[in-house]
Amino acid sequence: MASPTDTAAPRGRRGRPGYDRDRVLAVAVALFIEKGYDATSVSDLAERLGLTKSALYHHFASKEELLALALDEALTALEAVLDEPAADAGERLERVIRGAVRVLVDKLPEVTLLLRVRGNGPVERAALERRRAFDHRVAEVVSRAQREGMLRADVDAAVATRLVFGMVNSLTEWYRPGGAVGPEALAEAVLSTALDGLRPRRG
Amino acid sequence: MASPTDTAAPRGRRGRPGYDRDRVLAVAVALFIEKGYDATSVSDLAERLGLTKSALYHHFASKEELLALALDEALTALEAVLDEPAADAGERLERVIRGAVRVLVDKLPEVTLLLRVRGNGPVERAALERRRAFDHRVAEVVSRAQREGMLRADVDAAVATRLVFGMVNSLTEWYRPGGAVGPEALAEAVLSTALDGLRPRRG
DNA sequence: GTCTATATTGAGATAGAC
DNA sequence: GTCTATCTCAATATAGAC
Repeated sequence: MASPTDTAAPRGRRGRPGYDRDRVLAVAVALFIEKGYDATSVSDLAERLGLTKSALYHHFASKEELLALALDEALTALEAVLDEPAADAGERLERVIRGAVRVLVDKLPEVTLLLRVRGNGPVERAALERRRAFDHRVAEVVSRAQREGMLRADVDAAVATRLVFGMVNSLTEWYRPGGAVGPEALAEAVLSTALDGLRPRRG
Repeated sequence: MASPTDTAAPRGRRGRPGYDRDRVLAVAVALFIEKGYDATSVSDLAERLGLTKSALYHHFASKEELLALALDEALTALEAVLDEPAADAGERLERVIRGAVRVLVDKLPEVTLLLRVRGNGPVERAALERRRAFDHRVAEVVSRAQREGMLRADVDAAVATRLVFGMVNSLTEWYRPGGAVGPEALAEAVLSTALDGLRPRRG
């Protein structure tokens, strides 16, 4: 998040010194999401930045490098969520769901990109592998919560995991910062829907 | 679904008469899903079919035509779900959710493709437009169910719609025919999770 | 840090023989 | 219905001047 990689150029100082890696990356990720990674050419990106392709290749070795940086940011943030401690599996599950929503909101472009990766090329395959490991750890949390009685036993834990995280991940399709629904309300709606459902309670 | 377009070639008769449009289309859609539409070249498709590119262009005018046919099939099936009659908004919502799951299972490849469309080119834009109309009609159903008291009033109807259909649509990411979970159990799990949630009931 | 070239590869698509 | 051969264009990436 904070530091880019190493050669961060001064930004905003006197006039317009050109782009640095961070700014280029941010615009690149936005474009990748708009058109899809494969459909976005380096020319498209250069055009949006008001640069030439060659100027871009001064900042990055390849189009894939841009993708790799974005995916790594998303994955690192998600993995951190699983490292937060919790008292029991129930609390842990709640924290994981809240955490995933928070990361999704904080790093919406990067997470969106991650969720669209299909496994073309080494960068995408490595990201898929990391994501699979993450999903597996999440499924473990759900499974434990179920054994502790926090979750209904009549729905398969693996299915429940996928349904809940299907819900969470689908937020990338419509959540936009500054929209009607804020991050906290979002997490509440997701948790509340996942745990209690949409039917009105009788009691 | 049944009839392709018009010039359906005899299939399976004596020896190997080559491909017809349906068979080519099915393989194309599978490949589009594997690699992504943009990342799939006509050469890739020809190779998988054991044909040359030219042979393919005998069956189809363009790569986009293959995409258009697949998307139309998915959209037509989904739209039909909304035309089924129901007694009240509550029953209607349940039927829409079950119907969407059924279509997703029946036409998994085509629906998967539809959900990945980003709006590049006229074919994708037209499909997105149709999908938006579908989503809008679904939101209407949810909204009515809420007004009838079938759904909690403390979760925004638009948000609830998106969460539930985010859950449904995410099935394309993991549901596979012949897997551990069948179509009926799937629809039940979705409905049950969406309406009652995952927390165990007290009563 | 950005530019004008340009190298090179692969894309979608077509012509016309068999 | 399939093939070989080819057209045309756009893609990623590089060289080297300013």
